[in-house]
Amino acid sequence: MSGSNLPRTYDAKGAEERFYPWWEENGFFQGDPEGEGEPYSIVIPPPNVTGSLHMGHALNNAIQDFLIRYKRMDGYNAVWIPGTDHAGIATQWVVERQLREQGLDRRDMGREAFLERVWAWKEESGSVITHQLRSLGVSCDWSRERFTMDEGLSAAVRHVFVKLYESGLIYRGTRMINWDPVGQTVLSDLEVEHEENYQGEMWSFAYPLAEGGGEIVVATTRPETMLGDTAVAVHPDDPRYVDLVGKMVRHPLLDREFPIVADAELVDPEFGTGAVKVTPAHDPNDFGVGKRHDLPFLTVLDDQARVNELGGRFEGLDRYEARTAVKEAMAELGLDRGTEPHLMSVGRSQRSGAIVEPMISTQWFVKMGPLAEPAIEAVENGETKFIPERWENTYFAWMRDIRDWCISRQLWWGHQIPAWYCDDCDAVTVAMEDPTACSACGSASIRRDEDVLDTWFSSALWPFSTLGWPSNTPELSKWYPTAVLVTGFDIIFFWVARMLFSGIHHMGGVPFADVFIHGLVRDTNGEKMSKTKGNVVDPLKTIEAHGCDAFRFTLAQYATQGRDILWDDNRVEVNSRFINKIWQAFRFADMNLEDFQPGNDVELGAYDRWILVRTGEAVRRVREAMDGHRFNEVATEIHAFVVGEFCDWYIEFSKQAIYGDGPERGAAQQTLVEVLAAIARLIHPVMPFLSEEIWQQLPDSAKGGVESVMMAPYPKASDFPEDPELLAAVAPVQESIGALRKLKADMGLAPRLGISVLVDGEVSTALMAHEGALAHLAGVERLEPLRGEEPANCATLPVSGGRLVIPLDGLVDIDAERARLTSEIEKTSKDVNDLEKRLSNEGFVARAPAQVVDGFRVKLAGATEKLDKYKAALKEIS
RNA sequence: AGGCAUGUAGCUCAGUGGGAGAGCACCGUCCUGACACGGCGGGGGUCGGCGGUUCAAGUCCGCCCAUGCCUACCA
Repeated sequence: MSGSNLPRTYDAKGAEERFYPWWEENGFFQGDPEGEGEPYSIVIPPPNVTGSLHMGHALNNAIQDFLIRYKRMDGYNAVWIPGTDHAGIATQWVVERQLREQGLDRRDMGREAFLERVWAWKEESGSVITHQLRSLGVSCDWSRERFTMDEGLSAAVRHVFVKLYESGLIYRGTRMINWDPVGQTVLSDLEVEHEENYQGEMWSFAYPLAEGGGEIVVATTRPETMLGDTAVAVHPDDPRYVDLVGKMVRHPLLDREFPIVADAELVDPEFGTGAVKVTPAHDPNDFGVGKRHDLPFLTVLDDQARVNELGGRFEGLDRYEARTAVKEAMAELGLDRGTEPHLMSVGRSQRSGAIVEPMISTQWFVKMGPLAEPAIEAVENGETKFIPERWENTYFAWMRDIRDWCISRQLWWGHQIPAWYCDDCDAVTVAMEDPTACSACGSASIRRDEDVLDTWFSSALWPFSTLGWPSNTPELSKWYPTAVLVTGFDIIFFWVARMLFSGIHHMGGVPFADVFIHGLVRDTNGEKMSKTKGNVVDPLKTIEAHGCDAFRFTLAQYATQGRDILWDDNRVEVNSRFINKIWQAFRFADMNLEDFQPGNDVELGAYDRWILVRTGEAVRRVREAMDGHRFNEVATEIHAFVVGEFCDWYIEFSKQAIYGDGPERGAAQQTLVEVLAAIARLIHPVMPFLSEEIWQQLPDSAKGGVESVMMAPYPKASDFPEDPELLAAVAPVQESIGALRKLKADMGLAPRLGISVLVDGEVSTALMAHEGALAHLAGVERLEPLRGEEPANCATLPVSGGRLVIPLDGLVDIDAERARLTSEIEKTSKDVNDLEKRLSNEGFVARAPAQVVDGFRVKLAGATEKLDKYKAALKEIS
């Protein structure tokens, strides 16, 4: 009589394969800058073009998809711009490694051939990650996909460089920089990772005084740098060294002499001997000393950190070989004053892992002061808000103490710096179009700067370069500024801060209203996932095994604001069962709809109206959570509503009507369809595929002619009725069913055992009206009002506004009921005592809000009534 | 050294001054016409510690302990 053609278990993979291409081909992801609605735009944090999808991407992009799908359904003019990053160092590194495996070196190939090779690799692997992203179900507008090195974005980069150069915000300067001797490029401060508790050594040695007859002992963690020493510094007030200041020491390994200087800034007289060796060209502090005392800056290491010609007989040694050799040589001279183990911190290249060498070098810099200031103000005055807010402190701390940004890199893959040097007059020409002559002297003998820009230089422009800037496009005027940037805390400095000052400077306003910062995905033990540790969870494998929606729902559950995630893949499997449960609920409706006649003006039953009221409440809670970006709460509310209200109660209630053939059947059908249509839309941002599958199978009447759920309006609480009285009327039914089920469990009775129930008290009338539900859900075979004396051997269940009396003859020993009542009395007494104690507190009654006090009085009344009923029942059977 | 965060059930975590919650795990029970990938019922907590504010503190304040992260030029 009823049936369904739907599969018995939900086919997640089938839905994914059918709907994603359908959505994309029909242009459902595409934004229209000329279209209706308030703008809501997001730009994707562009993944490395040759990278592959990991859990961090999955979390990041799932969150963006939750938001964009929600807003799109809610009537906004929504667009999500995808794209990829050329990832300068990372990509060049990968290709160089490929070359090395073939015995090739990029220097032998030359720049042009090498770049061809990188482009080929980009073409080969560049679509991998964007296709992996599609497996996540993300609704990016792929027709607007961009790449940081495509024509338009390269033009934006060049435009910015020229503009900043002309206004003096980009300059070329000679500074102490971080040098990666393995990658052989300069790095910004951010690309240096500090490793604490590195086990090093503190080596002390003596510099002999040039005049003879004395020495001064200094200590260092880097013996090889003594080859570049050009001073010894002491504190000006240190009595031990007052007489030595101004005297010369002799370099025992090189034919040089240099002075002892007094420097209060560098030297702490309490530390060590109070005398410090000074290497102005290989230490950031000593660099300052060199400037202050006008010392020579002797660079003694080459770009591979090998000792150069200034190192005398140590020339050609690598810095660590030189370290040993210098110590040995000094020991032979009797100048070694001992070595002690020393814990220190070292800076390593983020990419190569090499210990970074401080070097003096001429590089390009962005002058940060004037750019940082308005970017700080914008966050201070709330134009851009961080969520959670505490990240603003991190942002402020860095921005207020910011140093100029070194933007040149000695790489080939990237945006080549548009600067030309003149052989004849040394002038620099920076121009939008490639120049043929020096802008100063007109000489045709000009050479282009070989270096490229830091990858983050182009990323900084992403929120407007992807919208067509510097052209004045419709996209730019509609979608800039973007609504929200979703990213991890690890790139607040690298990227978020730089987008902020870039947007403000070039566009005249912040690039995004909100910055949503999520945590890191770690393994079950809280360890960072890494290939070397072998604890990486592959999101694609998880999706393959359990389905995209289960995976996304799990991400939503985990996405508590600001906390790292300890990923347990098992949860995805658990959630796939929840997905299937929603499917089963839909199947229940579907297999009972063959005679459904939509549009009939059926009168809804109490349970129908009840679930509609409940649905409205759930919609309100889900919306609130979504608006607050509390995705874990979104997941919780969806689960609580679908399982706890719709499945556990409404579907069970509705069976009485559905299995009959009266008009209530039509009303239940109508309600099932309506609620399922709401559920499909409600869950869509998190579970796009299941929701579409349900939507496609629902009767047309429920869909308002909308062909895809992703284009349907997100449910509003106001679509549903409010009815507190109805909720109050159904509550005792649920309470009674619960109490009867528990009684059976406590007494060891079979759950489906038919029982008789006598109802007593003011609630009787209400319960008598729900006889069917009590029969169906609690096995009540006979329900009637208690008249006169209650029979002997009964169990008593207090419920709000009355009690249920269940004759136990032939069911269970009366002792069991006596024990049960005694236990309940004990519990309830404690409850009553606690409440009485609270209410007898005069301060509480006098000072707490009346509403709160009344609330507790009602609870006390209820508990007391319950206690009295238990006591009376016990007395009755004793 | 400074800063930020975290500490709640066996595990992972919600919790917005008003009687401590969820999922998983655990125990008991039921294959009832959506779902055993399930239903029903249950046990389990000194909310890291000490003090303070308040009628009332997991929640606000202070100190301490533990853990994690970020920033920093300590020879």
